[in-house]
Amino acid sequence: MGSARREEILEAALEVFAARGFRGASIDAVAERAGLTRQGVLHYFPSKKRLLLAILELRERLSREHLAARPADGDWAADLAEAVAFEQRHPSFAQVHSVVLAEAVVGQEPAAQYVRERCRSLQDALCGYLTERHGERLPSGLSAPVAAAAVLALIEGVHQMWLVDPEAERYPSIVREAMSVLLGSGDKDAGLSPERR
Amino acid sequence: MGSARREEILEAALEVFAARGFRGASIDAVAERAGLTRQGVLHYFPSKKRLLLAILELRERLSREHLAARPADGDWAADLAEAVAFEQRHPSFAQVHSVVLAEAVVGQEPAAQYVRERCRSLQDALCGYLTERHGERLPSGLSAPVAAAAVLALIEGVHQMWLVDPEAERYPSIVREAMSVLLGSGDKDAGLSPERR
DNA sequence: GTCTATAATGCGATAGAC
DNA sequence: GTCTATCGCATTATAGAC
Repeated sequence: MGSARREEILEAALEVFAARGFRGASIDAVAERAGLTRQGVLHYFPSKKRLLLAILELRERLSREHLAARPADGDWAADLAEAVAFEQRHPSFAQVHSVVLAEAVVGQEPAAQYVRERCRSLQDALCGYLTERHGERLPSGLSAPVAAAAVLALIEGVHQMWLVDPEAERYPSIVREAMSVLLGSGDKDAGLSPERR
Repeated sequence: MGSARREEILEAALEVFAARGFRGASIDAVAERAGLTRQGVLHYFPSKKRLLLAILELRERLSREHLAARPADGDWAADLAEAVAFEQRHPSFAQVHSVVLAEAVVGQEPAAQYVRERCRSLQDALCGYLTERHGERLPSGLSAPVAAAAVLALIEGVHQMWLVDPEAERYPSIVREAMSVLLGSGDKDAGLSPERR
């Protein structure tokens, strides 16, 4: 199950899928990078789809672990900004996310359901958090559902913008500042952090 | 050049590329939809890449024409919201945009340069407009470059969110409201419209 | 202009030896 | 567990007839 070989293959696959997308990536390319043959890869992951799903799980696990390791100072806006910065320090994650999301748009890809559910649950979690904290309407004047959608859209958009045209230092602060405005003044004392990307 | 056949092929290709992405789409599928064979398509467009570029040009042309047809009431925020709504009424455009953008992320696709330049020029145009109108700092407290990037990211993110999880009526108003907050209070009297998507 | 025919490649997956 | 060999399929693109 957790053999070292498996991990090596997963890491190689992360790079390849990030660099070429799901359709563009070939098992051969993954195998070559991992130092074995296509059939060796297929021994661990019975199909290309299963390989992709394993990558998505890995990405989510590592991302969660990273955020869990931060001090829980409750600065929720800063946490989200850090999540964005984290992905920028690990471009493969960001690229896999972006490419998979786009292929989910197309609808018939293996990860379509995964992406859809994730989008829903993130909005729900954030909306619930905002409602609990501020009631129906935030200091900025936006309603909680609108603000939740706007914040997540902002993050997603910044994400892609960065991938297309990287200026590393710029984007995390854009997220932080814009989010602060979207939620409203004096949000820096926000409470517990909700589930996140 | 502007033969009717060519237009038919372009329209068919728009649908197919939108539905399956660049890599996922085959010339055969385009040909079938247009009512001829693969070779017939290749007669008009010498390669798959050229076909994609032609689609991007078509999309941009139609989008511009639509916006130009609106009354220039100067409500710039409403214009941008309308641009989003327009794409939602023409899902193929939105999907082609999304898919091509993702494949541009991968970097080696034919449209990579196109997307990169577009991202830059849109930010510059919007930033310039905001600066001219409000100076370095907007009523919301954001600087012009940050606000420009945030607004465009928001639009891009909403775009994709909608593609993944459509609730048609919701998103245009999210764009309008969030943008209004990002720019600052009383932005409804904005001046001329800059170039847009 | 549009077709048939074909070349040439690349891919995912399976079967079976070691 | 990893390999060789192979099947079967889909794809882009070209050559040339009509």
